[in-house]
Amino acid sequence: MATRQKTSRKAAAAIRRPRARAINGAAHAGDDIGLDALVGHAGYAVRRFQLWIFQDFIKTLATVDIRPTQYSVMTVIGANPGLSQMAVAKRLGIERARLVHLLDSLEERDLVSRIPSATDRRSHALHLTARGKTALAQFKRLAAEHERHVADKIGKDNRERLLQILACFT
Amino acid sequence: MATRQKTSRKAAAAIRRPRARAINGAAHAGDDIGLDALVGHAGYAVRRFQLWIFQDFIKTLATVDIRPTQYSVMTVIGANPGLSQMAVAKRLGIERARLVHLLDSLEERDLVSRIPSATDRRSHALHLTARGKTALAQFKRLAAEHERHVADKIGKDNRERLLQILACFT
DNA sequence: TATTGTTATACTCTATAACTATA
DNA sequence: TATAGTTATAGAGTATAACAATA
Repeated sequence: MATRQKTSRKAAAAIRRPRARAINGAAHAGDDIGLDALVGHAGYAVRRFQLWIFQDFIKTLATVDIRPTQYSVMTVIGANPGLSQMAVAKRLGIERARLVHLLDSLEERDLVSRIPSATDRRSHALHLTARGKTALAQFKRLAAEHERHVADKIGKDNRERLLQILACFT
Repeated sequence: MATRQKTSRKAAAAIRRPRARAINGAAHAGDDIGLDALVGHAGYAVRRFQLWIFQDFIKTLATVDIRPTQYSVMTVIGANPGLSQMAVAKRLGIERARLVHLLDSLEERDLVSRIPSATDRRSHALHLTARGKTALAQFKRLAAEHERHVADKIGKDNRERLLQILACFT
């Protein structure tokens, strides 16, 4: 029902005007809803694309329970062992406060380990565990499978073009 | 400091091994951090791009205090007056539960109004208020300015290509 | 029974601020 | 004083489930 408890000024006004049908506009069957100015906005298209791509990534890696951000953190640590949390956070554009929780969960799963830095006692050197290295290899195979889904969806050549266009943001 | 209250199994193990420096790996000055497999992932590039584009949108429309989702909702209602909440939610890929709060805030600002549908007493017909129509015109001008920032960032032609490639997601 | 709008909950993510132990 | 890691909080956003009124 359309009942609203904290009835706003506008809704109240509308209730007092039940013969509003005349200005209600067309009924819109379902497919004829135009996007108007949104069609020309890169941000709108990118948002819709990212929703699709993240959902496919999560689904494709559901068996190993790894999400895009966790994958990116493990990949960067794997390729650059010994990085500090600040370095990883800056490189990936993640808040350092958020990285704390991400690493907590990866460490609980014995995929990543924080090793006290011998040169700076404030910081941790991040490493994949032995188990983490093996797991990451599997994650990469699944991520490559996801990437093939992307190519199937937008076309192989378009995927290449997209990567080139957006290379300046990596 | 690297103190952790709920010291995990791994962290505890690391503390017992303070001579870990030998396996700490290179020090990584700051720019030489490789992304490894992430370079080939469309999802990673898209995520970084969307962060940039949303931040620019929010900044460019900060004076009018309108965020991307609010803009998309107003634009669709403006182009299709009388739509139900379900229709807007479906068209934009927003959860209908979330749209409730989005409309609450837009209605409180007298930009949108919920009018009881005369044909289906469960649903609301959504309309821009007079104030909303005027405001949306201004929002569109600012959004176009934001879109020029995008073109400046990735190139005019690349922006066109991007819109073509992602047209299937709108 | 199914749908619309609503409320509520939980979890992810972004953005801050503040605290501590170090540098 | 500045920095690294941590904790906490607030708000956006996603994903659900449940409920009342209505179809």
